[in-house]
Amino acid sequence: MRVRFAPSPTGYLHIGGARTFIFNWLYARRNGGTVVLRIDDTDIERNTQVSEDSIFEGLRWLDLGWDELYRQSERLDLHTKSAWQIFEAGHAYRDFTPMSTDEAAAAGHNWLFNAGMRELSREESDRRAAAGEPFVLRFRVPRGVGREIVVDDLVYGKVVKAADDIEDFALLRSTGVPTYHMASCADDADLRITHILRGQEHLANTYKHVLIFEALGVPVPQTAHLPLLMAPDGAKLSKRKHGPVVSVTTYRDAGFLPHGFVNFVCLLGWNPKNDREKLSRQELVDLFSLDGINRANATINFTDEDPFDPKAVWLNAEHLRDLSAPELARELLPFADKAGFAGVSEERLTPIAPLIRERIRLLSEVATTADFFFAAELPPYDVNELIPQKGDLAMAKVALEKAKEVLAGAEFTHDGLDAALRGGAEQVKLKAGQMFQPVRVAVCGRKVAPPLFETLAVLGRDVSLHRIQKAIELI
RNA sequence: GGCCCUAUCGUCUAGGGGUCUAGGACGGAGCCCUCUCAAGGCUUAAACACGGGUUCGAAUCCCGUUAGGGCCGCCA
Repeated sequence: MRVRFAPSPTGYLHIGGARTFIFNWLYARRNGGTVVLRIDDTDIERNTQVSEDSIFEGLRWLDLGWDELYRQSERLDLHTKSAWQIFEAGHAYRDFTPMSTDEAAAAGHNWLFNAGMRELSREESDRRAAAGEPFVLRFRVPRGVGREIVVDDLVYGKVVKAADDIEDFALLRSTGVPTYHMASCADDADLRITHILRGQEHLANTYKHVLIFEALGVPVPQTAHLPLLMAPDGAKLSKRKHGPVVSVTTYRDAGFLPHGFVNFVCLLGWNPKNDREKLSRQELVDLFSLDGINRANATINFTDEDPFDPKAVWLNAEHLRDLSAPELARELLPFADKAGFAGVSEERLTPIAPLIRERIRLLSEVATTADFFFAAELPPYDVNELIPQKGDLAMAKVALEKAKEVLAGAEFTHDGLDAALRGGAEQVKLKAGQMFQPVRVAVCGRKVAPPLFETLAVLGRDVSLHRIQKAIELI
């Protein structure tokens, strides 16, 4: 089995493309097949190196890999040769109709009104071509013979289209450059692609491809068309309409784990039939089957305020929690760096990772959850934050003075800190919580923070005492 | 406009004639746990687009309507 993913470098890799690639990869891995990555760069007008780079960037981030790589622009000879082979076999003809500048005319089925071109004798066709008259090579779709083209799609089942409803599509442009249909089919045949998994927008093109494969005398690959990804506004997800929210690099930069993203995207239009949603890569491979692919389009649930589907974020958080402290620290490092934390390193992040692991959903949230671990001095906070439940500033002061005292001699471990602070609270007749809260705010600079004892242990005695002293001075 | 595809909670979905007073997940609401916040546990609101058939029986099969989507380029 050989599958292929064939992006055209006309923009960054977007979610839909990523999903197509992931499904291809999964299908191949599940069935011991080969993944071919083919850059469909035949549209010289629109291709850019920047686009190609960003597609590779997105693909590499997914961290799935591929087995073979091809670039269509390097295979033009094959495509051209195949087109002329079809011509020689009588399945294509030269159309000398000048290119229309009128778009409406172009959309109005020019070919129907140029039956004459279809019927041009080979002699006249050759003569006009030899005279240098520009032409486009068109496929001669069988007409008036009741031909029906049947596609047995692995997802949509048997679909049929009358050949009479298919226009005479182009194989070669007037520049001699092969079109997408020609290049794609010639390559699929040459690369011995056995299964084509692609977006449903190509379902209607498949009939043309069947015609090309037949004219080429090669076996028709099996197809599996995937339901499309839609935006909440009801339109097909697109770079142009929906902007960077559809780019996989947006997910990467926001702090998604590659696998968190992969897992989410897999659930769009496919289900493992076992009520489980959080799946490891291996589980995905083991469970993947075309039977689980849905036929209806799937809508990604994002808004202007929140560009990410809540389920994607949740799944990412789930996978985040499976990471060990060192693993999470490694993932966190670039985001901590970007947040401008002073003196960050994997080593310093490692003890912090378990403290924020259950409190972040995206890696980027390290910026707002772990900042106080790296601040030389806490940013200013409202002194009233120090006030404990059912207490006042005076109580806060009592608590902090006591904390300072017991912490000076405490063992900086979870149990040591626990005993010291609870004991201290008892001595000054405070509830444990009334002791904890002022200390928490004193060392973290805010009320919402990771568990106190672990936090103090990471911060260490010197920093903890220093911050508590600062808080006392504030009162 | 022509051809084609699709239609279950807000979103992703299970379901393939009786087990459906329609299941799960996210998100929402509530409760529990608890040193704050999370995480976790429990509970809860929320859907078969509509109309006709077929059948003893339809979310499930058929037809139509409606809605959405795709294709109809010398784009891919």
